[in-house]
Amino acid sequence: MEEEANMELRRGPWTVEEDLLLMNYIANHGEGRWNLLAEAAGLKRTGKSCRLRWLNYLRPDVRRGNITLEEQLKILELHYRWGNRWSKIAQHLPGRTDNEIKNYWRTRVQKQAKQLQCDVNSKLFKDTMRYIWIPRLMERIQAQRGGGTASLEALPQLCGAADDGVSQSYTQDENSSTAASSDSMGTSQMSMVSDFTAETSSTNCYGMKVQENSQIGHGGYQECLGSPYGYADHGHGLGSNQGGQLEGNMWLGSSEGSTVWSDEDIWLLQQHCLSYGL
DNA sequence: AAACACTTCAACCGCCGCTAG
DNA sequence: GCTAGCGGCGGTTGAAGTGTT
Repeated sequence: MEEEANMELRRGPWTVEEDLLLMNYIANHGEGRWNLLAEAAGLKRTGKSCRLRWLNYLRPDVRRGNITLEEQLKILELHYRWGNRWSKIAQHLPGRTDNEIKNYWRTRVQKQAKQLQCDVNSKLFKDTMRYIWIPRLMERIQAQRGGGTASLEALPQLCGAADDGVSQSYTQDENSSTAASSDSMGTSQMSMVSDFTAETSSTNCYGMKVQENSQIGHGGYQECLGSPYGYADHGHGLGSNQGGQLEGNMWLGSSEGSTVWSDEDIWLLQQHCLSYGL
């Protein structure tokens, strides 16, 4: 009997009709009670599937498009503090879903760790993020804004927060009643980041109002995803590396041939790797 | 133009914690 | 106190899209 019911359940990609059914139902009755909702809306989907579709895709305030530099910075910082607690991290990135952040981390950040041949949770990688990636991101953000000094001035604080404050702020956060209220260390220190992100409103694929990134200084963020410099390195960067350690590393070079890492940067990273015996 | 490799991300799965009965 | 049902979460998968040879 149960099997029979499962046989009827649809799986896989959602159709436009299903999306409309779900949106209309939620517009009229609200969310929650997902199993009942699925049935009442006439959807041959599990409640879980409906919830996921709504939260990750159809929700009006879901923000689509590329992760901005500011968001990347925030993700790095929050992941440093909380680890793979995607939903918690997502709470600090309005309009972004845990799924999206998780995907970003897996496809972009973990890839970098792999190329450095270190574990994404290792000290090496965390230090690399902290001392190299995050500062570079901040420089890029500053550059995008066309100068200004606020972010760079705040850098030591940010790095400090990613270190000494970790356990303390985490504990405070855990004990607070809501995630949003946690941020004696969190959003207060990160506010300089979130302040940069302007938002405009638009409509989603079905004409519902949604939020949309308004890239500061725009400039086609597509090309800079996943890298503090935003260049896809096709074998340039640090040059050939038999070990494959840094070859093709998106952080390290430009597809246009101009290496954005200074010799000093490269030396620092190499020394860092050497100190870990890599 | 075609085949292959790689990347992205929507969706599913399984586990866990909470809660109502 | 026990249990079933549900929602939420993190991990994983695979189809589709994109890039490269």
